[in-house]
Amino acid sequence: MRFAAQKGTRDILPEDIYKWHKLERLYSDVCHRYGYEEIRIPTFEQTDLFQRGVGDTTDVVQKEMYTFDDKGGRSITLRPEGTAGVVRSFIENGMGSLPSPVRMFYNITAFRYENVQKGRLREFHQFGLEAFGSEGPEIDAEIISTVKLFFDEIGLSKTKLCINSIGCPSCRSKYNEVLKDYFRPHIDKLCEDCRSRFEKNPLRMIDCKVESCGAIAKDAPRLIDYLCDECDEHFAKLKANLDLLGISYEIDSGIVRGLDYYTRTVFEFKSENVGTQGTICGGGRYDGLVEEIGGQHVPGIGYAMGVERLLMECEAQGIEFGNPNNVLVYFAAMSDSAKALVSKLVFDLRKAGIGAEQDLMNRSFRAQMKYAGKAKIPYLVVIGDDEVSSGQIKVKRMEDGVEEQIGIDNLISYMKAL
RNA sequence: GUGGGAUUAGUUCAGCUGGUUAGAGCGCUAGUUUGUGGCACUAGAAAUCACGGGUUCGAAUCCCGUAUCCCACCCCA
Repeated sequence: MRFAAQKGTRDILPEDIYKWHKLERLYSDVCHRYGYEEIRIPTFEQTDLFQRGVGDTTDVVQKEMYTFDDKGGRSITLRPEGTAGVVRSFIENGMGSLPSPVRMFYNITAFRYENVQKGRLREFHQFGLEAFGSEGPEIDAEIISTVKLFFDEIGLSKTKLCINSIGCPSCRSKYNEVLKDYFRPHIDKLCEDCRSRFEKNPLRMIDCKVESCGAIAKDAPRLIDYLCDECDEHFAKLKANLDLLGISYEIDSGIVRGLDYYTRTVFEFKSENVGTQGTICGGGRYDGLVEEIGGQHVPGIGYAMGVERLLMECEAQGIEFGNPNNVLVYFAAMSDSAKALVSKLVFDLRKAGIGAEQDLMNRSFRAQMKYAGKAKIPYLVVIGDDEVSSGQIKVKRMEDGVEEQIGIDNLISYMKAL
């Protein structure tokens, strides 16, 4: 094998594509019902956008970006996520003057230079959406409900919604001091990463996976207990709205999110079937992001879900996608004159919107039959010299062998009615 | 960046402690006397045994390196 797909990339093969089509259709349908319209953004942006948007201190920016200089010497990065690009587009296209909230969904590939494992690729797909201009918390609950509805319509159950609030910059800076006070006596027992987090991003010490750090972090004060009055009320209303919609959730004060732009509401939909990558969908509110990227102060909220992970979850739960058979009828030809008629009939049917196939391999009659059977084409028509001269053909339903005789002139209307 | 396991036809795998032309199932192609399929039977195509070195009279088999895949740490979708 000379060439192989690059590490962390994969082909989506014809035999699987119907699953993707179904999910894509369903997701855009759900979004449309909520008043979201699709946006398509470029695959790459200038590197600064992600440094500013996603955050300089995040792993995604520090070690996982596909960054290169183009021939004009510009630093370019393949998008590692969708939000930054959508926000850039929102600002660049003056969408702030549109009636609020401005709502957009997307279906993108994203790129992260990571070590590959179950549920984690270097090129992967995300469905997601962003809403600008509303402070919430009603819209927070609403976008969570889009995920819930989408999952329900796929037939997915057993996914767990976890929510948390990480507050606004003011309650967070207060909390950071509280956290530092808590960790300070233990600082020499912390791992190297945590010691640098202590200054740069204390919040991240909480979900450190190093055992010794985790033991210390376990009893750390929780941000959720230090929210300012406004943030506290916002979170309470979010919960009330979720209750109202009948969406069950768990409060998980450990959800911190690894992207810097989040404020207040953060949430994840988790599963146990995606390896240790349990998060199928993650998102939250980012009230400071538009400003950070150079726009006016516009609150925003959004999420992204990993389509590969979603598909894994579907498979684990035994969801049936129902592979549609696009070809309805196969024509087997027994002679050269029959072949000519078959070619014409097949084209006529295709023009009429009906899937039809004929032999393209110069197969014997018997082999043509075999092919039709293996291809599981639901109907069969045999054309020989008799049919050519009489203009009468038999349409056979392969499932039970029942045949019906019709005139060639009625073929299209007959097939359409099946 | 760090560990563990793996890599043999399109695919799933077998190949014992190194020994003559590397096997099987499924799939594919054709045929089983050209008017009815999936089954069955027969035949065929298809593998520089991941790549590069080394040990040996001899390597798919042992050793080293590289790549890739799977799993995990980290982090995330």
